[in-house]
Amino acid sequence: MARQRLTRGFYARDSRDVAPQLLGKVLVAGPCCGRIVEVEAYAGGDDPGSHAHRGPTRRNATMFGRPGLLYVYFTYGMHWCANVVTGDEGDGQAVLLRALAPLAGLEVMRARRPAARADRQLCSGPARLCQALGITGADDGRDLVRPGAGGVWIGDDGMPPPAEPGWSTRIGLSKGVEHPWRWFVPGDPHVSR
DNA sequence: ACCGGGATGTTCT
DNA sequence: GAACATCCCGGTG
Repeated sequence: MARQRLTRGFYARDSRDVAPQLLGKVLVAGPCCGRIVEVEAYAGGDDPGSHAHRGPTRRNATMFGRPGLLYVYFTYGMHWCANVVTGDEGDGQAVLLRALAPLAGLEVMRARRPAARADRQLCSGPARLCQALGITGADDGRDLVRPGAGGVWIGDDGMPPPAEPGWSTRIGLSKGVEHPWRWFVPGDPHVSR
């Protein structure tokens, strides 16, 4: 089946609805792509674990934009992480992409991630997948629905999301830890941790 | 296998 | 000055 780009309507819902539906979809970045196997939902201002919790700032401005935008942020002094904006403009909702199963461009990924000792570690973490796919702050604010040249986008190749996705609380947070808003493909070896 | 610590810099209190 | 949606490496068992 041909790969079809997701439309804005796909993203224009609550992040906790969109997140599990993204499992099985394909993230494309130039010559590299991978199947999404792990995600986390970040809700709007009422979610204390979300960057949106304290309202718009220069850093999180993209989060409050249109659904279907790519929100990329810098953390721990060296890592980039990629999210998809969901909901309505102004909500500040997003889904963090946490792990991919690499599908194409493996040679490029290996060159970008010399620390990966096995292919299963190429994209098994939010910062790892950005490194492997070459996603940086320069990609913040990209429109995944209507990408420009050198496109980053998300497609559907017919793989359905798991009927019963695995779930847990979110990883690495100090606030909002109680919400079970992480989803993953059960048994997939590329899921982080 | 598990555990501890260092890297590194932007953002916000 | 502290926190941070992380990762990697080197120790020990």
